[in-house]
Amino acid sequence: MSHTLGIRQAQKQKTRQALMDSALQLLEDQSLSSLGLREVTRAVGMAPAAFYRHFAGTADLGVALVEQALGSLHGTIRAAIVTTGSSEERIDRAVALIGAHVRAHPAHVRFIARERHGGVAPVREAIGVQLRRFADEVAEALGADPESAGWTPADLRMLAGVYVDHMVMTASALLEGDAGSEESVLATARAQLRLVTLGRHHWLD
Amino acid sequence: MSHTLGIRQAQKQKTRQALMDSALQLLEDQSLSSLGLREVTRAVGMAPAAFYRHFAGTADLGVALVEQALGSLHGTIRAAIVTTGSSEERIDRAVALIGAHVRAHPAHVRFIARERHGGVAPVREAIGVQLRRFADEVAEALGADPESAGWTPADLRMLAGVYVDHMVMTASALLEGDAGSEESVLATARAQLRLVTLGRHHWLD
DNA sequence: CCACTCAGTAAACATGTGTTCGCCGAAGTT
DNA sequence: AACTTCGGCGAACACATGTTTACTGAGTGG
Repeated sequence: MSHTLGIRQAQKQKTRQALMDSALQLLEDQSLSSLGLREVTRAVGMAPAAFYRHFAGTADLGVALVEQALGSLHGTIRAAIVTTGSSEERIDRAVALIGAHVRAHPAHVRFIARERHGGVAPVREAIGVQLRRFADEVAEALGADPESAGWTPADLRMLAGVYVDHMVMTASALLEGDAGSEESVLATARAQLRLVTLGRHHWLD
Repeated sequence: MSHTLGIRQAQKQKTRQALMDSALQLLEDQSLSSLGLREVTRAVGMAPAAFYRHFAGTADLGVALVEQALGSLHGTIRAAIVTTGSSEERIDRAVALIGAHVRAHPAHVRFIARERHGGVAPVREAIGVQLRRFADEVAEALGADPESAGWTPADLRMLAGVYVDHMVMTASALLEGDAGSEESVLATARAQLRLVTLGRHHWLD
């Protein structure tokens, strides 16, 4: 694998990343549909025309940001759903993981929450694809759990949807509140997961 | 009450409403943070400067739209949570009501979903206030249900949050899918509510 | 009937925008 | 060493933007 790619491609990737970083920062207080291409290049310190060497337009940039924000999360999520420990322990682990991720990458999380239903169709679609992939992976992991014996695939997928939606909701709730309210948001998230776990236990009654 | 307000104030309210209607239509495929004031006046057919006779800026317009989209919904929601009939019947009623509302006012629903985490702070805040009010009202209604005996207020509020979040999620999921997928979205929504209901029954174990 | 209020107008302001063009010079290739 | 590739530049294009200004004329109330 890893060809030590030439100093040319390296530089290109570097400025591409700089564009994405600056864009993400600018997107902290506006939506993608109002993000100007010149605004981004100005923040990076380069000429507007150079933007086109990397992206076809701001929508394209947005799709790349989705990939960066969500693409690397699949492994993390699979790891979070491991079925070891009591329900309580698993809930604690999952919620702690969300909290840590939001604290580590707040701008990414904000971007996803904002553009999930935002005004730029290709970006919305890209986010939808990733979240559906998450749900599929969670559903698969849930299927492996002995607790899920007797569940139909459709019901597993339904449950997975609840988990993924809840994860996104919790993450964006963490962003809205001030720093002090973090623990109470997480406590609520844990209670909600406990509620779902109870429903899960009695689903086949 | 209702002073038959003069033909002057009547006209003013009429063009104000025209501005809001045109804006809502333009917002079907962009976010508020990119909505231009001129764009709106052009759609209505009036001079840009006249906009300021009604709103301080597009953010102000947005807040007014939130009021219009969500303000009239409190009664509907209270009516939807009435505690008559079996759980199954109540779930069917609630989900049908969401479906009907989305079909009747798709632009309003889209606007709320989009700006809930959008780039315009005052609008985000206005939506947050309304949704919190919804949750409070639902929590109060749940408290009146004999089934909620023994629940702490905090837990009731937590449950209400699940219901409100689920309502918003379902509504925006209905918008994303094509017309044919409506029934499957509603079926999933019903199953998820059934899951929550089960958890609710066993909460005090 | 007359003074006054005020929603809507037209024009001008200074800036901002996306996109195209030809050019440069360092990196890569033979 | 000669030749090609290509990321970035600066300038120019034709518009679009928010906001202010002085003005008009219909609605209002004494």
